[in-house]
Amino acid sequence: MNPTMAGRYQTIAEDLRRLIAAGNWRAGEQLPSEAELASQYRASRPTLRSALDLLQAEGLVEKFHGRGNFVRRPGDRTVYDSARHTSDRPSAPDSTLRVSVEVRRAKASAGVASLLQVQAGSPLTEYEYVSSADTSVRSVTRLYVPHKVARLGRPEAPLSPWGDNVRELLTAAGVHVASSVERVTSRLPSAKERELFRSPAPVLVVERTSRDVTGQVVEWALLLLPGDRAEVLFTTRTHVVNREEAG
Amino acid sequence: MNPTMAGRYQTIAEDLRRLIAAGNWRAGEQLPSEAELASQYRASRPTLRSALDLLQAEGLVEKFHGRGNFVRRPGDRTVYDSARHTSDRPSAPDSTLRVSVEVRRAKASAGVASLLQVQAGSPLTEYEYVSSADTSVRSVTRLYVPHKVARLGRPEAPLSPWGDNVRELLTAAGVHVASSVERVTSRLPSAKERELFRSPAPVLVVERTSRDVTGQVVEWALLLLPGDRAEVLFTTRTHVVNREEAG
DNA sequence: CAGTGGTCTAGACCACGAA
DNA sequence: TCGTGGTCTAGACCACTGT
Repeated sequence: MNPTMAGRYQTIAEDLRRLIAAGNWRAGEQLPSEAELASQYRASRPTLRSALDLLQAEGLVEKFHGRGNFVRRPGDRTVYDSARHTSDRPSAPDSTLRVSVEVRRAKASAGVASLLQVQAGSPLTEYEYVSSADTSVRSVTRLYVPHKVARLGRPEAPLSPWGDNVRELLTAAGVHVASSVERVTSRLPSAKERELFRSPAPVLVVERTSRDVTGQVVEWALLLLPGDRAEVLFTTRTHVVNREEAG
Repeated sequence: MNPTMAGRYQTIAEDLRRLIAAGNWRAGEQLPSEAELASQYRASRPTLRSALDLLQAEGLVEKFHGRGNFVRRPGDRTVYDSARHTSDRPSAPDSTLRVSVEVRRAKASAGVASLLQVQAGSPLTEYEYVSSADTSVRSVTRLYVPHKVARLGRPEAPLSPWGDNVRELLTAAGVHVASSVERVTSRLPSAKERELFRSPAPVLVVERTSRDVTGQVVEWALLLLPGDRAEVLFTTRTHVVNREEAG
């Protein structure tokens, strides 16, 4: 009845959490091997591994096949601040992130076509931004602009991880974004994403659809962020229009 | 090297996914017991359980201790639409959700106090909204309003799961929200939350801080949503101020 | 009570990484 | 090559559910 009633592996996880917090191992340092820890706790290796699974999911421990388990560096969070896209000052680039971009000409697949509200097979430009810090990827942004809207080129450095550069290119091409809808969801990472982010933590997914004043979709972007290393910020300013309602 | 190279449990998971998609079991129907399935796949029970863990995390299967594994009903997503809070029309209540609220007078703990920018121990009103659909909880909203800002009472039905009613009470008390910052993160559920949401899927966390024109925090809210059953929407209208820049 | 999932064991073999 | 984590087995006992 009480969900805090712990199994063996949860007890071990708690103890390891305590030891890590107490500084028994420093950030980046290697833990004893699983066999060693299992023996210390007089538990079987599968049981001990269940405990480590919890710590790994919490972002406390990072596992490397063939090398060992390591205490993770706390590491700052990557922040996706939606307000920056709507303000006129370009986002101050986060200099701790290394950002790369790939540009491809492609034809709209059925899925992307329906999101962009163009016909399947229509030509478009696809951008893929990847940002990294330390040894792990911190964000992946896939961004699509139909040729019907504009034929854009390659963005210039410095690159924002979120595709701000494409916004600038759009503006330069005379295309103005009037509204954006951002949809945020969360799910467990696929095998590829687990490897990319080096973590089994949940993935934050942001889907951004931007339209011009006519309602035409001018950009669709998919952002993938590692949930234990990222956060998403939205700022809403309530429309206060000088009401005469002081009580 | 190829992350799609599958272990035994992943292969089994794929097969079960296929069988479920093909309709071998209907929504809500019970799967064969784990022992039975393990025997069918000539795998050990731990291996088979690893496969079921994947399906459960994906929201395809729901487990009940002592009863069995069941195919989950697809079920609609709960949508938290931030725009509704800033527009003047109150949100159309989602009639499929049952919403309850608890109201407590309390004193600010250290954590809440710093978020509300009041002194620890200050009096405040705490609201806890819980919304449910089917047999599972769909959202938990904890909301705090310092007495320094207003002493509010109990909201009236119909209740919104997101605390819109408290906004209305604030407005009625002459307190106007000028801006809100919403911070979205994701993490694995605690044991309590796993039980509440009946799912090990990630939890979407929304922290909302609302201020009046003077910058004073008038409301702080914490929203917890089951990641496999919820999504968060933000709409941004870009400030277009009649520029003279037509090319 | 019988049947179910939840946990644990003690060992085995494989895949990967570094020397 | 050797030490590491990744996976798997066959069986055991416990906790929960419904009869």
